[in-house]
Amino acid sequence: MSDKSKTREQILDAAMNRIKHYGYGKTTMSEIASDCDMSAGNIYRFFASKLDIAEAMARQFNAELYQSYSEIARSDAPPAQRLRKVFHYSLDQTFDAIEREAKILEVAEVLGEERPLFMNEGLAQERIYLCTILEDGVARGDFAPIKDCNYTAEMIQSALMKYRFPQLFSRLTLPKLRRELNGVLDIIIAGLAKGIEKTPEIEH
Amino acid sequence: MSDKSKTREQILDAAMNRIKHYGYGKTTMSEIASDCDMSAGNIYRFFASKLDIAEAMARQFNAELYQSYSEIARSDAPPAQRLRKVFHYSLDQTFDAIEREAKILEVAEVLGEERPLFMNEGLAQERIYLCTILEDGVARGDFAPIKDCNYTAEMIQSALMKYRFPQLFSRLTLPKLRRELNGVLDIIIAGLAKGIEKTPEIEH
DNA sequence: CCGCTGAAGAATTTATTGATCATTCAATCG
DNA sequence: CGATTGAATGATCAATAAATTCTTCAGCGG
Repeated sequence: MSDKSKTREQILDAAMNRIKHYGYGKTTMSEIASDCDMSAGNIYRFFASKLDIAEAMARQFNAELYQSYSEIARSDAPPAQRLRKVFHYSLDQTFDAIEREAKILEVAEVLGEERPLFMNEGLAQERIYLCTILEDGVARGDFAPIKDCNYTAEMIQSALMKYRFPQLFSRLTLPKLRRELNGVLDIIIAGLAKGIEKTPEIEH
Repeated sequence: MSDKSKTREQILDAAMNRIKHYGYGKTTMSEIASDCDMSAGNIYRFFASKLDIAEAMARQFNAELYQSYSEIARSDAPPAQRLRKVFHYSLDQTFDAIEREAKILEVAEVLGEERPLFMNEGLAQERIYLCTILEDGVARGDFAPIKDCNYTAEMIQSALMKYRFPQLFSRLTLPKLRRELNGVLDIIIAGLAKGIEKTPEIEH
């Protein structure tokens, strides 16, 4: 069984090298296969489809992000600062990755289109770390009490969506994105400190 | 000269009817022209290009929005509520317009791609109304003092970007969008009440 | 048997060609 | 002489055919 996962890794590795360089669309299953000295058909014993290879790529990228999120969330810095660090780290890592290998953006686009549930999964995972920070902030008295941490985390994610795949939503430079992200975080953190009053939706 | 602007309006009107129904790409200059009983070439005496027709369409749509923004901004409702109304109104109007005439989304896409400066112009205009509300909020004591209203308005716009052309950024239903918008606004308004402390960017 | 191949089929992509389109401008009209 | 046309032009688009590509699976080989 370790043999099987070794091969899987090899395929994923070969695929990543090609996709990062040539893009998802321009990388074929037989190219990946021949890089691994096997037939294209054989790949399907390890991945159900080409899309699943892209998903595995993203999963690996996310795993590294989550590792850092976890460390940031556990640190003893002030909660507000941890919140900042999580989102700045995400922005920097994603921006740099796409800057270095522009074709990664294509993977994000394809997955956003074809695997929306996978994207949601990532957001849900991120929220776990955000909740840790939020709850800790409440415990320390930095933030006012929060009724539903997961809901609040969701709203924070919504407000910061623009900075998730920055090159997908704007053409701003990294410094400008960082400036904006910081400004929006200023508002959010002030709001958390004050305490959020849920307002019923206005009619019109 | 009134003759000239009458013709311009006629062209714009014909173009809007066709574009709303068939989309920007599927509407040709000669179709618009023949709707107005003139040659395609003649349109160019009134519009510099096809893109300028799309821009004029959007300008008209925006003008109606701004009219409402202005009324909302001037009203004597609590500033927080006025802020909510502006963004909910924008969301509802834009969502409905695209729901009714799906092809309007294409116009937004084309303009976003080809006329980014026009989009910025619209944001700048919107900020004027936001600043009115913010300043009034500060004067009334509902919001803490704000150093740079335009900057704060810019950050609020950034946080609410997702709700500007909702169908462009997600596939959420209107109720879900409204729920999210309201939640993000809750945070922003709490932040404004508390007072925003500008934090220097974190290093990494 | 298990793991793998390579041929086969369905779907997609590319290449190529012809048609259409946006735009310009010299010629015409009123 | 200003307003308008319609032909000319280069760019973009549509259509089709050819080639690739993803995916499956019957069968081979260890």
